[in-house]
Amino acid sequence: MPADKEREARAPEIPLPGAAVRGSQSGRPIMALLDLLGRRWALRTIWELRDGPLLFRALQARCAGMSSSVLNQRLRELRAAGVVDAGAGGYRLTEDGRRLIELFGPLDDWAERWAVRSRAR
Amino acid sequence: MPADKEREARAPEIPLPGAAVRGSQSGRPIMALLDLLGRRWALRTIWELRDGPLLFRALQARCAGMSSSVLNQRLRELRAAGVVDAGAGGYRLTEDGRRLIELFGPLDDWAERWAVRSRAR
DNA sequence: CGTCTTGCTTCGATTTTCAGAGCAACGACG
DNA sequence: CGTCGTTGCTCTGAAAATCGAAGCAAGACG
Repeated sequence: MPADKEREARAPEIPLPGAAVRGSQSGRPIMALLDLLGRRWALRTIWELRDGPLLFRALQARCAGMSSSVLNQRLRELRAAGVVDAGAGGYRLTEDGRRLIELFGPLDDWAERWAVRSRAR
Repeated sequence: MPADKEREARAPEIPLPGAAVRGSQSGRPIMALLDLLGRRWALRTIWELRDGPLLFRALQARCAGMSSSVLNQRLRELRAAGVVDAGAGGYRLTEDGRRLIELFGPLDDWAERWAVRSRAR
């Protein structure tokens, strides 16, 4: 009956706490979070917003090579998750988002030491 | 010259500190780390190893739905990065890996509160 | 009006991931 | 020895995510 096949299969599901996500039916929040953050550019996007709001194209420029379609998709997910929001100055971390990125702060230190250790190997 | 086109393009590059990675030529360690962790199942894999070593198939079972090929690929990357190693008891976090996952500990708390806040929206 | 810049969409091409079958190596058992 | 069962892992075709680049509507500016 469908004259044309539904071509709407576009939107990948947005992982939210309480919902089933990739690899976990449990609905445990951490699983949704790991799914959300484990998508390409997701971590990077948040990371780039840590110092303040950025306009769409500025944010894209920071992540050289990220296509606008994916950036838009990630932003949509992060907004749905309440980690990022859009306002006058562009995109920025929400209160929650800022709390989240703070947890990642030490990551930078770890990475620096990682570099040293890697060189030693 | 190439009689046949090199069909060996299979192995995606493994992000390591000091090397250029997706979206960053800088070689800054944090960029390599974000690339490494921003691949599907990477975070999840580390997460599942936090409580002790797991055999390949056990690890796969924990991440219901992850294909063995991808698991193998992620493990290869994480081993190259020195975050995971393989031994008698299976795969386990290295000293570095344990330090890394510790940074993610608070993530669980954040996710729990995230769930509460989401419900409130 | 013309020209910028903005956020964002669309589309074909490429890369990554999936799902599952399958294989060699090993240990246990009889 | 032969036959299981399990292991880590590879292979393959198909589906999904991502890329890359062009393009569009809306707003600001002159």
